[in-house]
Amino acid sequence: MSDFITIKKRTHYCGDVNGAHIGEEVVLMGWTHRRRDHGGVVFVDLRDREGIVQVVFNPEISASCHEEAQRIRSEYVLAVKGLVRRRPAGMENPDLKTGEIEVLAHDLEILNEAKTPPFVLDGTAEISENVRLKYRYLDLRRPELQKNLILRSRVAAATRDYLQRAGFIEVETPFLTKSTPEGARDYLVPSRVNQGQFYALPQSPQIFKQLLMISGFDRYFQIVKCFRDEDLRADRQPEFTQIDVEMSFITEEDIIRIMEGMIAHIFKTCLGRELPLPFPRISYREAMDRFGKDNPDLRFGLEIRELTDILQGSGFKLFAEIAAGGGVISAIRVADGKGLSRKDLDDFKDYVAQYGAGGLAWARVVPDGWTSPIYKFLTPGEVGAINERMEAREGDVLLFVADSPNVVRDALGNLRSHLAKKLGLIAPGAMAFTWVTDFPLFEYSETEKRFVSTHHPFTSPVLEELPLIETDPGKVHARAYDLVLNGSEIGGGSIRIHRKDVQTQIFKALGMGDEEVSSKFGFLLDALEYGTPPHGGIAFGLDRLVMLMAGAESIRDVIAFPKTQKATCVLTDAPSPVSVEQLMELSLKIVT
RNA sequence: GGGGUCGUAGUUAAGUCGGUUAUAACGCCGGCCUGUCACGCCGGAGGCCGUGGGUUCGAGUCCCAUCGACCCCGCCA
Repeated sequence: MSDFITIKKRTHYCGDVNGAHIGEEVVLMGWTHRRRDHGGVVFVDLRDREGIVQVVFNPEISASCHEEAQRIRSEYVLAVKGLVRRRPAGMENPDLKTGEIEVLAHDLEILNEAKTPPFVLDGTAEISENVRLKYRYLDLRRPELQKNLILRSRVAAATRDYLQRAGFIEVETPFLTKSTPEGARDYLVPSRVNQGQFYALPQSPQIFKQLLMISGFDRYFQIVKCFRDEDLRADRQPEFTQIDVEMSFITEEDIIRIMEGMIAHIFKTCLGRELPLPFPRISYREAMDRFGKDNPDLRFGLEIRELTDILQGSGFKLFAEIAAGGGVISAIRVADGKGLSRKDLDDFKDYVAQYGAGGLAWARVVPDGWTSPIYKFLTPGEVGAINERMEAREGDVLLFVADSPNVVRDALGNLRSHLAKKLGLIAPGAMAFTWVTDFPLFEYSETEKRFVSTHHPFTSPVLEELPLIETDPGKVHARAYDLVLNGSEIGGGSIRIHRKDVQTQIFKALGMGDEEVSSKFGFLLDALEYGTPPHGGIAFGLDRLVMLMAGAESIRDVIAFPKTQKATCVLTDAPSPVSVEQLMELSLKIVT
């Protein structure tokens, strides 16, 4: 139509027009969400990031606009000038934020046409991930994803706001940095200037933030990308974002208090939700015993109880043998488990099998004992003792796993969550936070045949336990803490080692030789000698936090351009081969 | 590295025991329609059944391989 767009500016977002604008002339720009052509009158739902408003093209208002409006198709980009008016009585649409009004168009410019999109953007159909990712720019037009990314932006803003007020200084650290042993596989970047040598993308800015403490910044934070070349999961991407925090002259209590405040501030600002503080705390040991995991989901019960002492001398040979071989027998109780079918119980057996459990025994508690394949092997005393420990009542179902301690924890820990979902035990919208504390400093790695850090090698041990490092490293505790939300680890941190002698001792305990230590971490050990303050910190997974806040099923739904499970980008087709010239410049050769 | 689910029209799905022309809904195209809002009505187009091989008189369907998406184990200080 006219080129009014070049003279007129947009006056409002589509979703922002409301009853207060009745009688005003507005200029709107946006995408055609849907068109309803009644022959005489044409309705267009115009959409932008703030929402949808109905635009009416009536030939009695503008015959030329009405004619032009016939051309409009889905996702055409429009500029519309028109009069905001109250909808005729009975024509209001309560499903729309703008449903009280409509815009009577008297000028229209089609700013751009659009091919028919490969999927409808109204969110009514479940589109396959493949198609969504290939047309990510269209998927991102969907209000649901826009909402997630807007929430993400607000979370980041609330974080900065809180931390700036609390005296934290945002400092950027390098992405092109040094590959270090321990931890995840590094993403490597070849150096052209230094042929045959490589940078690594940071798995976290860990060492840099400690150096900033040595530099005296006292309180540092950064919202920063981290990179780990490991396999993906529904809540794991190879590049992800951390809220990274470090403080000097503090203790665990200071960090926990300030960070609880930050999380509460984020929830208040972004979701309007008050979180009760302080968050509960649970020791690593207790979390493992009661929930089988160091990231326990506290939204439901189904706690694990160990029965080894009752069953070690049992007439049920399998149990007795497992107990004699250092294994354990544990169970969880499903209250009122009548709804669980025989098939369900079989499915649970398959479910725990993936965690290495050889079997799953079950028992239904009935008035005169149990209905159970193992009932005949047990004495009434054993059954009674188990019922008592499990607090079992008639109608309950008990689920037993007997195996090595690790397998039993894994199997029952995961079965808990599986059951809770299946039985609908999780209250919608529940947010169960807990700190997990008193981690072991080391864990023994069967694959590497040595002790590895539970958190990372810079975590301070509990100093009184330091002597145990030589004799019984598995017994030493770390000054570390994780924050868990709904069974997801959303943050973790520790008080760091600020003494060179302690740091050296830890590297040694991890099996690193002097030469390796000095080539990989020499700069850190040097720095520790120049007046390092006691310090500690924490890092939160921003993606996971937003995912949980948004109620998203996948981390991909809170990342604008995520990778597929094979770590590729379907949209850009990355990664991809490079030219021989590029390789030569880097003195690289593809050998496979 | 391993286990599983899936792949049929643009999209989402159905497709029986291997058998004639592969269905439906939405979307798309054309027509009609002045109050719809997942508008309605009439008509129409649209398919390398992921790909390659095999079995068979005959394969969307059975077998093998392969590619891709997703979920999980391992891995992720």
